[in-house]
Amino acid sequence: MEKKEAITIQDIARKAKVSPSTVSRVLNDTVPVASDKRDAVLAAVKELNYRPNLIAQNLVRGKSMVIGVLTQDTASPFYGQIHQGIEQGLTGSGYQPMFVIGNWQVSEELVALETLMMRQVDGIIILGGNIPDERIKEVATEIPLVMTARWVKGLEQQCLQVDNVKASYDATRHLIELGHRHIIFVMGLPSIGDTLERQKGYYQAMQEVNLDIDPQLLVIEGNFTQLSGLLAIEQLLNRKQFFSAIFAMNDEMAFGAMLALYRHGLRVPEDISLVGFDDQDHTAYTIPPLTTVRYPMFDMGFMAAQSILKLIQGQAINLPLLPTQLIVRESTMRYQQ
Amino acid sequence: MEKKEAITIQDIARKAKVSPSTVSRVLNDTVPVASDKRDAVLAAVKELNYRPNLIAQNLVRGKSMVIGVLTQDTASPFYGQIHQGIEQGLTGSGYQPMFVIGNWQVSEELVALETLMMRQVDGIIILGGNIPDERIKEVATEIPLVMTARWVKGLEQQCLQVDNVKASYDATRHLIELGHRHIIFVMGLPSIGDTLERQKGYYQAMQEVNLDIDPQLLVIEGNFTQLSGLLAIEQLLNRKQFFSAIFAMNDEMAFGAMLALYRHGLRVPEDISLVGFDDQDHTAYTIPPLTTVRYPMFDMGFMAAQSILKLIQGQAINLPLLPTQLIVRESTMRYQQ
DNA sequence: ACCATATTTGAAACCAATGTCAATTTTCGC
DNA sequence: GCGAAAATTGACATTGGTTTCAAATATGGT
Repeated sequence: MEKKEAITIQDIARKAKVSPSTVSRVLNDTVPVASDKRDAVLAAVKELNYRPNLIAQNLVRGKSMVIGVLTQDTASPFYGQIHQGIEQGLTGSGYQPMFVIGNWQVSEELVALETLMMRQVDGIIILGGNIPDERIKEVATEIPLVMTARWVKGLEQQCLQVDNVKASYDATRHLIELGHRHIIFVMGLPSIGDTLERQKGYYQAMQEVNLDIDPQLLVIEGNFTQLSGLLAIEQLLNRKQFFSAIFAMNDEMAFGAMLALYRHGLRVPEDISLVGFDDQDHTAYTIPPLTTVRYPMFDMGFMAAQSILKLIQGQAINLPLLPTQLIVRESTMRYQQ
Repeated sequence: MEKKEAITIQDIARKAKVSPSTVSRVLNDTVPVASDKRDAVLAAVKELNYRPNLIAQNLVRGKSMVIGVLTQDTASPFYGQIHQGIEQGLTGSGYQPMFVIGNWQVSEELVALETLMMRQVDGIIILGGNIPDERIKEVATEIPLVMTARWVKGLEQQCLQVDNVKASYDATRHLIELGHRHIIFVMGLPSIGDTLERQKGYYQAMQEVNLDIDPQLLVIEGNFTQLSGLLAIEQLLNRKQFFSAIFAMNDEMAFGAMLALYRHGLRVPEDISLVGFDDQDHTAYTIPPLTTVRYPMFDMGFMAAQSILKLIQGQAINLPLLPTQLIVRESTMRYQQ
């Protein structure tokens, strides 16, 4: 609270009767220093409780030791897991993440990104968002950059991806194998990258078996929130659409769907089978526990972090397609009748 | 990726044929500058795509424009909401939050805190954690600091709090008014600040009516995870303990409890009433929707942010006791015989 | 016009560190 | 014990900005 004068390397030098250069040398252990002076410096450091000023260090070294993370939402468990992965992927490296938030608004994302650049971050990780591809490409020429949950043509090497089509195909296929034919797909906003790919996987699986049903009729749109899932199913039920299973594009919408079914006296899975997507923390504890697709959020963050570090060190990176996995729990069962 | 030479204020000065001082002046608008030179500077800035180096700026100004946030967990929705609040409370101020993670480990928390200090953050917000009070007090003498979800004697002015006792009393009281007398309290780790207070509120309410029942027998311990809630109830059920209601200290444990009850064929609320704590995003979408206590996570973050800004500006702060609210949904009902 | 005052401008110091370079000291071979 | 090579050390420039101070220029009153 008080404005105590910060102690600098000068103070240490004076106290230890050496030059600032020498202090720097013992602190960074760059060049051997006579042990008596070394001890004097260390003693002075301890006594004055000296703490190097990273800002000055960063200025002279030309690095900030910060990795900027342009994200969209800190409160969602989905992004939270990615953040966790990033954080862990960075521990021990000396780099700190700095999270800036875009809220899915291009304008906000642009200023957030600009903030990172001004702070001279040493690398940038972009998570989703709506910022124009062009801008990303520009930035990528200036600074190491990787992104996840997003795909930019021309920067394929720097996009960390999941095989959404296959993941979605697998989930749909699971329902088909249980005998379901009228499977509702609750999609998300088409502007978000993953949506179209997951829709594609759904169509693929459906078209393999449902030659006489038009799957287009079974697709309804939500905006990723629980409420939108609930509303979508309500609407379906009200117009007496027939279906025996639901595949929601994320867990939240599946939760909403679950509540809508409950409100209408429909049981999961006896009456309707339900599959989610993401495998959020909570899915194992819904009633009944939800069958879903495990999306490797933590791993994505972790790998993004490790990759950016490699890029900074000038190493080449080779981003794998991260695997998803269908987790069968208790919200799906064989179609009855 | 490439190491393009960054352009500095010198480059602008040269291009605009003025001195660096003048460039600084037009950029910061501190002193009027003749309009022709001004235009020349602005033109050069635009043409060279100049971006001020915040590190240099911070060094000379002696501020980092960063608020350090020592938190414990980025992935939990509970902390996520607080982070969101902090982020929003800081927007427009020019300050950025920097989150560092302690994982509830004192050693990690200490280094995380040290990192913040070395980075010369202008203020610190501490969220929970196990760092010794003494250390917090030391830091508080050096730098503006506020904390939430934590209480340090001697720094009461800087602790943003919720009336846990009352919140917990209210929740218990709600069950009592519904006729319940054997109410299980699922507590969290006693090392975490809130735990004891909430336990106190529970006892208070219980002792008002249950003069013949020893509420101590009804308290079981969890560690805040869903699994621990599940296990606790399993155990209870296995030893045939009688109860008609459960009050869990956080929503996660309530979710776990819910599943345990479901596994044993017990219905909520017909057989057992259940109350959670926090009002996480998800609680409105459990089956049935969960009665819980709304904990103002976002507001806490927001207010913490605003307060730290005030402290930095040398203003006094007066932290209110934030209100909680019982949200009655569908997991509680009148005790049936 | 002329001088006093006000405004604009640039040179130079400064922020807190690092690292180059040259001077000084130490080590070591003979 | 002496000279050359090696090791240690300090002075100083540097990083990219801001700000003080004084010089240069512009303004205004008479």
